Amino acid sequence: MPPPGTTGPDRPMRADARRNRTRILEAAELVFAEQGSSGSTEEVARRAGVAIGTVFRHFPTKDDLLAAIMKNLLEQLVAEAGALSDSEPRTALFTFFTRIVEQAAARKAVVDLLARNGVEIRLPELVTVFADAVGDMLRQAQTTGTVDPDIRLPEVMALLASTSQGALHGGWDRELRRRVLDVVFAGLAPKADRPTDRAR
Amino acid sequence: MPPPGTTGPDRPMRADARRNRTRILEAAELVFAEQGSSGSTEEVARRAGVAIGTVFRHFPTKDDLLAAIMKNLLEQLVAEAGALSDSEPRTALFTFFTRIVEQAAARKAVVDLLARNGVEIRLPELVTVFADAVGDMLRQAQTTGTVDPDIRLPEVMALLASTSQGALHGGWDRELRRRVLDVVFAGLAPKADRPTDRAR
Amino acid sequence: MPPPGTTGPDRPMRADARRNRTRILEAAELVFAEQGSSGSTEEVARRAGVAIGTVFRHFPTKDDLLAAIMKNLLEQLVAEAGALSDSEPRTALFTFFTRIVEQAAARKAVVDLLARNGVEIRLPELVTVFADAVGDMLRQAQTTGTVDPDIRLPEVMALLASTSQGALHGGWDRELRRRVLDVVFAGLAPKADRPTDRAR
Amino acid sequence: MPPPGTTGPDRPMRADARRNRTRILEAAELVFAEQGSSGSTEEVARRAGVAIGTVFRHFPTKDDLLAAIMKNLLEQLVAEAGALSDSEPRTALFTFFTRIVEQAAARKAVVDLLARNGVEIRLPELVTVFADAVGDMLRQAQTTGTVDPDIRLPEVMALLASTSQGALHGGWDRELRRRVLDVVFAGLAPKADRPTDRAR
DNA sequence: AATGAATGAGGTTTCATTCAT
DNA sequence: GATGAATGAAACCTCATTCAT
Repeated sequence: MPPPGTTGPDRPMRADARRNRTRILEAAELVFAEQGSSGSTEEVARRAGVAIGTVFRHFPTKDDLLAAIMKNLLEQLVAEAGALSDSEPRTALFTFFTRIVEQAAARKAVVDLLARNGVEIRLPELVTVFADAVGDMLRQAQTTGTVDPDIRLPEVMALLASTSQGALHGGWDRELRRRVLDVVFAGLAPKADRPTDRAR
Repeated sequence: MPPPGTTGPDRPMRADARRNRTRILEAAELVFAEQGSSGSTEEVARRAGVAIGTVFRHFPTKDDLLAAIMKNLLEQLVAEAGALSDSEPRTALFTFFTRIVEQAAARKAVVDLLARNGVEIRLPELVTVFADAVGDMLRQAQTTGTVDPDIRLPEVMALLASTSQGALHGGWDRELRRRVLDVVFAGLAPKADRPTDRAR
Repeated sequence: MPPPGTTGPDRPMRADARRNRTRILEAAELVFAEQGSSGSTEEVARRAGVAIGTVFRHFPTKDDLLAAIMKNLLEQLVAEAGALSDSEPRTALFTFFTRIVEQAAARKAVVDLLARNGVEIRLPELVTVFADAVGDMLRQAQTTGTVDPDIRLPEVMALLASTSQGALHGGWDRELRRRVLDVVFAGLAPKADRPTDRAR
Repeated sequence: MPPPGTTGPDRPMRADARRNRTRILEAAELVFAEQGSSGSTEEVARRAGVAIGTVFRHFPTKDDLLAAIMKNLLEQLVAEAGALSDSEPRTALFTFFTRIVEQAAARKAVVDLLARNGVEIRLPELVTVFADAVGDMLRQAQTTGTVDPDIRLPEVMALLASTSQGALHGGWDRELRRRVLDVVFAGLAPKADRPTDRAR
């Protein structure tokens, strides 16, 4: 967000440029969804209807392109997380979790990147924002007694990433997704819910 | 005519050939561990200290090489599974699960393949054998009341693959691994009578 | 939006691209002439003074390159055939035949391909056009009594291909070419009235 | 042919060695017949049932192998030529010519080599012997008035090679072969056979 | 002599990236 | 800013030939 009143030297981006940027991102999401992160930059350009040079003007590196896609995805997810927290606070976390895993199959290579080191250490802010959103839902769920208070964010994030990946590459069907998530959610549930004494 | 009892009909593979095969596999495991399954065959050859042609004599295709590594790994795992079932039947499944996830970090791209479609339709027998071994442990764990009887093999396999992948690409440290697995194991525990006997 | 009347919808190919395409074709003709159709694409690139990638941008496959060369040749030949039919209708066939055989020595691997199956099922239209042109000349020659009416196009084409190949790979000198063609032309002459008019 | 009584130092070749040599040649003839002269040496070894090293012990170079095959063929042809001259002197040349062209289809890459420069300048003696045999038949045919006296050996050899090549690569069927050879033989026939006056 | 493993140059092809137009 | 041709470093793979066994 540029400081207001400073729009001078770095132009706000021409209309066509912005339009191209968008089309490239859309095309890239498609291509990488289909072919994994090894899809070619040329293919992205072709589908976006621009020349290869234009892709590189907007994203100097293939990794930049991948990072941008991920940024997009994360932003959407954060938005969804916010909406959920407002409407169904108790199970917001579980609903969100489920939704991500279900969508994984449709966003192939993006989730792929999420878990990898492909997009090196960049956009950490974004990831933080996302983690914060999930953290909020976690806290809420613990407050309302839906999740055990001992659970911490890192393992939730880790499980989220793992199961997304799994659903993605493993091609889990509806039922398997359900059964896997049942296990995970049961594991997150308060220990109090369970009979009682946890020997040792 | 060779002296009887000296050389069988299907020659057992020359000493240097066997040595090279081993070195190539070791090198490949390293290379793919570091660079993912996109590491180059040339690099493998270089590290193995052989010429590129030698790699291709042993593994006519890059995929053959990847498949061989995976075969190796699965064989080891099956062996470990067998040993575990004998020595500590109650918690064999959990111990095994834990071990795999822990080792994942050290065997990068192999686990990578396990979850992917990289090595296409090959070594399905091996995978079956592996799944069977896990299935045995699951049944055992359910018999002894360590795992809920409603749990079925597919979700166990799915969770195994997911968490291995996660540990691998996410770079989980010792503690995170512990916490994630605690959640999973809690989720697998019997619902009615969970507290009773969770080994240790 | 380009000024109207300046750049048509399907751009006419950039100057450097056209230049390179030409140079590649020329280089390829040379290389394949010298080394047969097994000459390497790299060598073609080197002689054309372009990078290897440029060759593949213009001709995605080695076969495409070979096909392009052949297309070039056939087009020239068809043009020549047309011109000949107009100017010296009686002996157009013989003159054309002679010319092809003579040039064969200079266009090595192209003629090579003509007779082979190398360039698989491509440019069949071109070949048809060529055969048609020869067919026209044959009919003309038969009408004017230069060639026996029993002769049919297939054997003419076959003899054309054979002798071109022969001249090419056998390295026939001027005189040998003359003597071989004399035999062939004598064989094509009318049986009843052969002596009448054998041009020259 | 070693001078008699000199068999000492260079051993006469062990029985198995001779057997292998033969099998390699047979295999090579098959392989090169099917795949052209680009068939691989390994394939030859495989079909001969020997190891690759054995092939190279007998023929230090791929070209040596090709040359040996050609030598074989030429020897056969010379023998056939001799037999023919004895039995049907008038048309020995035409019969021989026809036979070669017909067999071409079955001896692919060998004829291929015959016309090419592949097997560099080697086995020239053999070729000479072969040419001599054809020369004998030509002279005979001219003596008996079957071939025009102006015809010389070079063009006969050239036509022989060309049409063999043509039949080989062009895949001529029985009829086309017949029609082409009819033209050639007509072209070789005595000019006297034809009406008479060669006006102009 | 035979074996077959090893070599390594070379072949075709892909693709991220640069740069003239 | 956009275009798309050019670049050139790999990548995977083949195969004639050498050499230890």
